[in-house]
Amino acid sequence: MKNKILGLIESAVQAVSGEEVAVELTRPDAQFGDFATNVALQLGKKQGKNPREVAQEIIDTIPKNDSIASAEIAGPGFINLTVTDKSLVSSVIHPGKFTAFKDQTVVAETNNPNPFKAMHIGHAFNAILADTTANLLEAGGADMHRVSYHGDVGLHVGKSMYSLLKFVGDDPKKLDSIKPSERNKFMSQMYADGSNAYTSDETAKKEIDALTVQSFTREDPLFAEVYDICKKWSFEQIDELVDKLGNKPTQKRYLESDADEIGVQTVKKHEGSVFINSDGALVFPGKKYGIFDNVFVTSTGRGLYGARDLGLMQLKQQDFKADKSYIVTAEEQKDYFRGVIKAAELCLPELNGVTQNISTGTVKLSTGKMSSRSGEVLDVQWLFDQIESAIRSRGAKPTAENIQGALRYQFLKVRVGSDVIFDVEQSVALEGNTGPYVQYAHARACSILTKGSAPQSFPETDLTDDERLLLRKISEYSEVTERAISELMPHLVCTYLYELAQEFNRFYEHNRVIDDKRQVVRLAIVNEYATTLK
RNA sequence: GCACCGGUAGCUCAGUGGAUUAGAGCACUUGUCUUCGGAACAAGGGGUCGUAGGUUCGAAUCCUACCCGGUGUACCA
Repeated sequence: MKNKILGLIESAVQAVSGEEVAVELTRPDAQFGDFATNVALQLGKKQGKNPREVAQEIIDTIPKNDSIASAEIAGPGFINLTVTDKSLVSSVIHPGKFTAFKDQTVVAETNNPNPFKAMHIGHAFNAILADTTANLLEAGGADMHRVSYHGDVGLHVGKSMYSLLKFVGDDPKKLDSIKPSERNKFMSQMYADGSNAYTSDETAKKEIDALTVQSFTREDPLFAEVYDICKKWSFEQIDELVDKLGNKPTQKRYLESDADEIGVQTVKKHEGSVFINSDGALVFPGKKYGIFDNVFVTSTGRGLYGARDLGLMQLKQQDFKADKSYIVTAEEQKDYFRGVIKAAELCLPELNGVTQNISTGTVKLSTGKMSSRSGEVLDVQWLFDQIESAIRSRGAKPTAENIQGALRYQFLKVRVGSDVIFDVEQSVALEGNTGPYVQYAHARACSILTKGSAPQSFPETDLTDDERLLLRKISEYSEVTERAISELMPHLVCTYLYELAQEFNRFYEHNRVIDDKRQVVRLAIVNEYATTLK
């Protein structure tokens, strides 16, 4: 509908002014109409005319049609437009398709918790945002590929393995005493202990450094056995928890150990051209590009995460030949990724413009920042427990749908990049701007629809004010979603759905559907509402 | 030091050039309802949009400076 109205206004503007002016239609308060434009103000300024007179000329020039019911001048020269009921209804039952990513192959990492550590709330936030971004891309027509990437080598593995080897002594069977449900917590504790030892104990530090090297080579049989068991545990946990978050499955799992070699080779190949040698280390001189210098390969020849991310980009490109590749990370890594992406584009010109880094804010507790090093993390299991008990305390039964609805909405309703302040009490509250409120508003509508079935086609009729308000809100779906897709901003959808649910609840409160003389029309409206919300 | 992100109601956040009252939710106050699932609806109090200048017919929104908070700044991830 918006495009149709836009077309009408644009042709009128061109006829009046003889020039191409970009017309913008906004959604004013319902009392002012369905659309508004300030084009007469812009034109008036440009041509030195009175904006209100320009507005009147534009209105007079709009061709007769069955879409616009009225056009009025307001304030200094705004034009408020009200569409006909017929046009409104038609726009609701024939929403447009989204094409922002049509014919594009897109790959996204939709989860990336590391094995040998606990999966915490930050990982959950990241995974949910990445998965939802992938949903938007898919809705925009992309050929979507979801993958994951995990750090199975490096210092954090050395730290965990230090504690794990102490725990098992020389008998890996001791690990059997840890129950599956305790493993996430256990691994978290092992990592925290190793991490503390690393900073407080010189001898431990040396051992951990040696174990870090082992994470790449795995030549000691005992190390390899414990490593394999715990890595398997970790991925079982990760897969289970990611599924529980409501993420769609990934089709390929990448590991840092896979990406390391190809990355290191690429760096070495471009020594002198892209990377510089500094005391034996291979450094990307990011400062030249306004970022910061960063070591990709150590003076001992070991690949660091920069080299591995470079290798990963190549692996993904071999597998998918994607037009775009999305990586969602915490904002701390924003500048780091600017550097890696720049380095990748210099080494591999075919990657130009492919890799996109979306940075998230931080999940914070009202009590302070979480730190995985000191062990003060809220692991994901704890979070599920909190939400489940909150749902039970309402006398309801926790289900995958209501748990995911509550959790995902909480993380997605803020603008991408904003921090999420995780207040335990508020996060599990089920009123107000929350997932459960929206789900409830859907359930109510569905309940009505079981009591009377919606007509095949929308009846021709004039609408009451309340009916019109609800339909007007439903009609915003296309333009809101289109924007959410092109800007990859899920919160726009959340905000809209909340407003839509509010509008429905207002309607519900004041208008009967079943056994009302307007039952047929109202069932049609409720049906469109439920479909849109879902 | 430099770079990036942020500062909007008591709290958590939308709004990033447009108006006639700057919006929600939570919390607080007061109502509605013997309900098509009350996890509802309605009304009210509460804001010099960090500060000071500037641009503009028009600024929370753009520019400049400053203040406050967060993050990053080479062999950790």
